[in-house]
Amino acid sequence: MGKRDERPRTEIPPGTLYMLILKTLGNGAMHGYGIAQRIRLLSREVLEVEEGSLYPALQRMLIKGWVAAEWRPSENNRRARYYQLTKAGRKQLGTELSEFEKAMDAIAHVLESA
Amino acid sequence: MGKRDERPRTEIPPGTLYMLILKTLGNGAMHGYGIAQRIRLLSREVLEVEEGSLYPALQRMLIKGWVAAEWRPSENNRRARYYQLTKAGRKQLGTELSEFEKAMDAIAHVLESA
DNA sequence: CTTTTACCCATAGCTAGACTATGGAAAGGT
DNA sequence: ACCTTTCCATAGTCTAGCTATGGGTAAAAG
Repeated sequence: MGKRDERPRTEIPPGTLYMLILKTLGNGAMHGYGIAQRIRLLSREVLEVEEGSLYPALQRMLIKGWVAAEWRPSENNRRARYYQLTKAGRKQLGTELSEFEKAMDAIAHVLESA
Repeated sequence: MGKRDERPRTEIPPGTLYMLILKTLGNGAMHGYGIAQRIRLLSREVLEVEEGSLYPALQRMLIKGWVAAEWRPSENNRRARYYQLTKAGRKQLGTELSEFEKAMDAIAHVLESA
């Protein structure tokens, strides 16, 4: 019964998960688990994408038509569902990136106002 | 019956509103309306804090003890409720700022992975 | 060989928080 | 007389992240 994972985590900033997933899939098709790992790796263990956030997000993205899915075995011989960007997904990525940048710029201006 | 405000707006990124309010109040007590105006001004009209977001947020911040409120007339002779940071609020601001920076750093690493 | 660990998927239910819509009141201009 | 601006606040909706839970398969450890 133990406290495991006592390390202080940083959660995914709300509203950025789609962007992170889309960006990650920009390099080629991946399965869900791999997406989470890659985000964790690239963020140097700072961003932890919980499975309970990831899979529902992927479902929504399927419905929105941003990604397409296909079952096929992973490198390790396990069943895995590979997701890849659709054309709409690629466009959405662009939109999210520019809105994110714009918003961060604006926030920076507020925060810099000593 | 008119469309007004047809200008494309950028909404407040979820999770950043407390930080923006706390930061704004760091310069001294202000009333709600003034907070919204200041954020709008500093962000060069990019961030629009809706009243339906602002006042509920201020209520929550009162409950959390991050701000204290006091009624007194505004510069324009109107009744206004002035909010100011408490000690806890100042501490919270520090926490939010460092977590924000950490998260943005991490996101940047993911986005830079061409 | 049995147990554990890592891999891999997914849903249900909770909750925070930002939005729209709506309501009010009081000051000042035209 | 009206309208705009200033100022406050709540109700109700909805997105989307979380925890908790459940399952299945391959490989490594004991």
